[in-house]
Amino acid sequence: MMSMNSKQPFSMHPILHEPKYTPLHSSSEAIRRACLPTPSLQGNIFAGFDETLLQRAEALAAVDIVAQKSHPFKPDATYHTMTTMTSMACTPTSSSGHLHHPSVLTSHHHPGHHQSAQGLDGDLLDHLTPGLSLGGMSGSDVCSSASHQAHAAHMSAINQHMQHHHHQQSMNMHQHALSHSSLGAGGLDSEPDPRELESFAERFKQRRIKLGVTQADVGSALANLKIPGVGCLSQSTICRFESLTLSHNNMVALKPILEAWLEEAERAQREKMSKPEIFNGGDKKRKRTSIAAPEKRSLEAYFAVQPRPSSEKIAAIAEKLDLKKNVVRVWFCNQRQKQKRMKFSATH
DNA sequence: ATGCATGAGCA
DNA sequence: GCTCATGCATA
Repeated sequence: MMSMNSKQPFSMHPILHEPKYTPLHSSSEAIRRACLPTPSLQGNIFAGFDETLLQRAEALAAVDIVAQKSHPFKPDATYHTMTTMTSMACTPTSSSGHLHHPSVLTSHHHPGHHQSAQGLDGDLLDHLTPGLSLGGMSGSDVCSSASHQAHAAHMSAINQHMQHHHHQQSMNMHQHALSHSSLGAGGLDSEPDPRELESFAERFKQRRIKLGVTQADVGSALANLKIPGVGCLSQSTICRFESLTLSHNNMVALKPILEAWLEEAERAQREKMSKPEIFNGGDKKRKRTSIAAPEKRSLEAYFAVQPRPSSEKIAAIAEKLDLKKNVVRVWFCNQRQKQKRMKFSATH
């Protein structure tokens, strides 16, 4: 078939769940999978009783299954939708390389503190059933990254710009009062007020819809703004912005950009002009690993005990769950990231 | 709307 | 190898 996943009118889902974020206390979907606290277990026992813990974690996970609803999971399906990549056309509107922009990259990172030295030899690796999980490649993942490198440049610019701002936000990043008063709320990011971000996100969404523009449209249209260091963004990001499921820093960084777009879009509409953000992506497909529910529960159980497993432990877990190590590693990374998402961690 | 993935920069 | 921003693919 013709691949037409390039850009589709993502309207709003009519009857799906609408994650209504409450002004100062969101607890809809972010919390639902924000991993269980289990404070007393964290970080010590794991050092010695690896296997025991792993098993216990799994046991916990297993018990958890009963209490849950049945999930139509698929058995470790890693579908590789490799298709003929006729054209590349990576990121929309990126006719050239106008996205790159060194900008202000004052690197200022955080200390990557590691956990206790977990000595996981190979006990729990005795015998497991090697599934498939890979079709012909091994070692690294099978994803094609043809297009990623293209946009990697511009995103890193923004990325680093934000990273140097706050370093090491350990779950409770900011603590500033809401008593703002003087802020350059115009083109400069200077006031990381979560309250303001929240209202803006909502306003943005509303006005965007009013303009009859989809999230995807916004994303691709951003490049037309010709803002230095700013290319286009994906529907995902726009969506996450609107739903506040981005890190605080990310929200702060994106706000002025989207604000600029909004003004421009509304201005354009006034003069009955339509932005020709036409583009077309080719058909480069990336496979998306699908971790089955049982495995996912195990992972969550592990995560509750040790959010930052060592490489060896990751390998062990991967073996046990019959997943690729990289998949497991990424899963943990993503899990940690989720914990830090605005809706959940930001102390509104 | 969200799950899994990439990649830059840093430690 | 981690964090972080961000994207493709998919439910």
